[in-house]
Amino acid sequence: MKQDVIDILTKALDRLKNRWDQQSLPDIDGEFPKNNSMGDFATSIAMKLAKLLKKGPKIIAQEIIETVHDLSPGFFEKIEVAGPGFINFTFPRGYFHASLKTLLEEDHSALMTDIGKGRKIQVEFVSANPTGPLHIGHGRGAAVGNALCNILASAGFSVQREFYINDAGLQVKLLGQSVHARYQQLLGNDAPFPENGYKGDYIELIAKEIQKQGGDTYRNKSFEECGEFMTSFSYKMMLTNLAKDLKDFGVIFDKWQSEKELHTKGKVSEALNALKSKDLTYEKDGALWFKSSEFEDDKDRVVKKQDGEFTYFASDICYHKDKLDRGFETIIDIWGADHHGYIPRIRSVLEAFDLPKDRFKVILIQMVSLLRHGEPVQMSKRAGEFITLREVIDEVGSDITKFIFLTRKADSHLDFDLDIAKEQSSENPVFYVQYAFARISSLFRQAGEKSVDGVEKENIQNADLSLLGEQEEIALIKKLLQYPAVFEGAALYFEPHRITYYLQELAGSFHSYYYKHRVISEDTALSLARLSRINNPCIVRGYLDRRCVLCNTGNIPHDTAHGSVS
RNA sequence: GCGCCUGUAGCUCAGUGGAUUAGAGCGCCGGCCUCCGAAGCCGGGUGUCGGAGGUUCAAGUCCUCCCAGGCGCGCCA
Repeated sequence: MKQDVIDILTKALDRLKNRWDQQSLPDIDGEFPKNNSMGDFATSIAMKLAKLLKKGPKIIAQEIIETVHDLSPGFFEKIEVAGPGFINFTFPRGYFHASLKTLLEEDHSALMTDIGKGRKIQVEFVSANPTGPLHIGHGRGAAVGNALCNILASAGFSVQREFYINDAGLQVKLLGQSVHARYQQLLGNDAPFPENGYKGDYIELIAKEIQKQGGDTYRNKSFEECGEFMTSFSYKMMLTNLAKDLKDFGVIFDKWQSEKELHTKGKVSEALNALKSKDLTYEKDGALWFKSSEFEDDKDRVVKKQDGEFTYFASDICYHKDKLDRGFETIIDIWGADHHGYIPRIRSVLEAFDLPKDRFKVILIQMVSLLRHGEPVQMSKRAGEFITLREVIDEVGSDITKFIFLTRKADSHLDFDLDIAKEQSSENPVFYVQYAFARISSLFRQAGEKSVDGVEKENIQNADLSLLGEQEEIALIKKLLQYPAVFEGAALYFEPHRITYYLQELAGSFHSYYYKHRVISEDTALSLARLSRINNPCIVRGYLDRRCVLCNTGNIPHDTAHGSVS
């Protein structure tokens, strides 16, 4: 619908461009007015042009309207100039019927523009340290990242979903030390537990797994002697569980990139050398610095410490350079909002390696407040007292959890009430949408049972759509036709929540219609038409997209086939 | 001290990249089941869009300052 208007307007403006003696014109904007008196689609292009052409917007609007009439006579029922210079377009009924037919035959993709055009885009998300179970914040990141990837893939991008494994730093070493201590304690040795070590029950489970697989092989061995094994075994087992939790959540990654591997393959020093050859590093105080302040950062950053060790930032320089080397044209990082201070640094790295500014985007995931009975659930950091993603999935289900995560913009706070999520009450937006689907399924079931003549698929497809003329029917069709534009917006601005909002609106249009008009009646032709309308891919698609936005297929990590904690 | 995010109806939040009369859910009040699922529908809103300036023909949206809340600011990871 939006695209049809824009196509016609583009042609009209092309013609007018010469008359106006202009090289280029501003982009055509537009919206679906809420008020029916403002037509089905409105643009403010005439007002944008007013300044450029130094003419009144209403006069320009009139010129545009005349040209549109010339080029596509009869396409619109009505085109009006309104307010300060809006152009309001109204379609004839037949347009909706014809578009609906296209939708029925070809699915909504036929009406969408291919904005990705196969370009490679990488989305890195979750990337939780493999030192503990996923918490609810990770879950939100997973839901947003996953949904975004599905949207981008549908929009024509070649998408890669990636999980970055922080397996090289002190955190995993600390995990190894914690497990080592527990292991020794299981064998009755008096092993001191590391300060700030990980204290969750899962540490003991890992230790027991080591004991089960290796007996007391490491009895009396100090961490210096067997630390590498302890650490590696531990984080790999953690990773296996992360992957399993994510998979059960419906989130599967294409690639699991190990930080450690970047080091062992020498890619980190390689990346720093690349910066050096661009004269973007220098030595000071015995350390090596990256001139990040020449880009977005407010000061330079150390990449190699006095003691000769690389900083974590050095890994990230390497990692992001690697993303570019792998041919991604656009890079999206999804981080917890508490990492926002890190953005200028990474932005600097990518600019240093010549990625245009608008090709890098960080999506920040705000905190999730977990509620029960409207009261905050205490999230103590002490082991065993925080609620894991696994627990939430088990309690309320993964689809509902994901939907709720997607009902807000990523960077705004989210209250997640466990009771509302699972009580299936009207407070729960998930069920509003699902209820529409339940009613639709029921309609088809009953149409079959009551043997509505010709309820078979082919007859539904051939139904006479022109019988659909009720106000609510047209409203529902209009809503369906808005889908491509909504989807495009979600893809263009990386905002999956637009889809869940749309689905709620779509369900609303359906409920409203359903209440007022019977779908299955004595009038077979009308019944068929009505059934076919709601058989529309977009409506069923509404439900499917709830899933599509939520699920995907991909690869499980190859190097994590170890024991399982749960 | 510096930086980022947030501030819209009683509550939780949208707001299509500046535009026609600022929207939805929940809660509250009142209606709607002899027929397709009442998990629903219909009606009921006097909101300093945190405040003050500014840019613009036009600002919830852009700029500056201020206020409040959250989070960051290491040769930690």
